[in-house]
Amino acid sequence: MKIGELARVTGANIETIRYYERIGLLPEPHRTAANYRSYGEAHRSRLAFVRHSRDLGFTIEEIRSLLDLSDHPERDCGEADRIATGHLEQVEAKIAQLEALRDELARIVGRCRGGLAGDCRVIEALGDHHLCEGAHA
Amino acid sequence: MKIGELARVTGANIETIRYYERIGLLPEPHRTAANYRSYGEAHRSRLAFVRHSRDLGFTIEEIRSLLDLSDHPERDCGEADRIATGHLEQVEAKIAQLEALRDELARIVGRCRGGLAGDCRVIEALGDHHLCEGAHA
DNA sequence: CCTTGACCCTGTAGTTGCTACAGGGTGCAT
DNA sequence: ATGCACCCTGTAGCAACTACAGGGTCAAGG
Repeated sequence: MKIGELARVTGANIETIRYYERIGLLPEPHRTAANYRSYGEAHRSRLAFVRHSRDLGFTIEEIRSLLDLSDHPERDCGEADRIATGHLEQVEAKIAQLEALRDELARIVGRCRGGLAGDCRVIEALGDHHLCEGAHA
Repeated sequence: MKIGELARVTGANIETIRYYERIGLLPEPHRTAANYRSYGEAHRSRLAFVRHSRDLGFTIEEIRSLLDLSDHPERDCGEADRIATGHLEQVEAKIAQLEALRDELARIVGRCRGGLAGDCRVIEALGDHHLCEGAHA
């Protein structure tokens, strides 16, 4: 498989694949005589692992650790669970933060009754801090 | 007010204040004889507006438009409302995406029963795409 | 008078996770 | 031989900061 095909089957961008290789997330593949990268099934599945993890919001460093575990099946699984659980907590925190933010935004948007910017409640609310207490993360 | 005090009263970072000035979000303040920045109430309230908007997740460009409106009270308020409403929609979309992600993560985390990485359901789930269909944004 | 420490200045480089070129080579079909 | 699609390397850009390095200023204490 050349890089273009790998990109097609995994849904990743060609530039992204080369980027992952550069930062050491994917191993350097063999090269053809013309110096083209040549991938096999192992590369495909590793890249799928990475893409899936990224879709789930894991950072590159977290993925590095997860890949490391996946490369050493004899190690303890606890680390993987810790990473995933920690990430889940972060996602939950982010959701809570965004919900607070949404509520405050909704309150601000609801105030606008059109008219001139000078009388605009939206702009007023953004300037006046006391209208929005308690809504910060 | 020198920059340090402005930072204290607004909760912004000193470097961030200089950054906002550099990108034209805050006007250049007067300088003392020693070339120190010297701020007044107008600066304080403009920076508060920016910080509050950032806390609400508006981008710098959105804030630029909002500030522009705030500087021209004779304009129509509709633009401010459009920006805020659009942003609210984005926040809601992001929440929905994170909720889907949280559900999938929770499903993966719940599978780990400890043991060796080789048997780890977490790692397995990250690699096997078909275990997680329908959970992508 | 001198030094110490807190504050300020400019300018540049780093962060995260890519993405987008520029400038060139390869391989196959017409 | 000449398109054209594809590949290569290397560098620069994005958002929104943050973190220095290397220097200047100012008031207080010894």
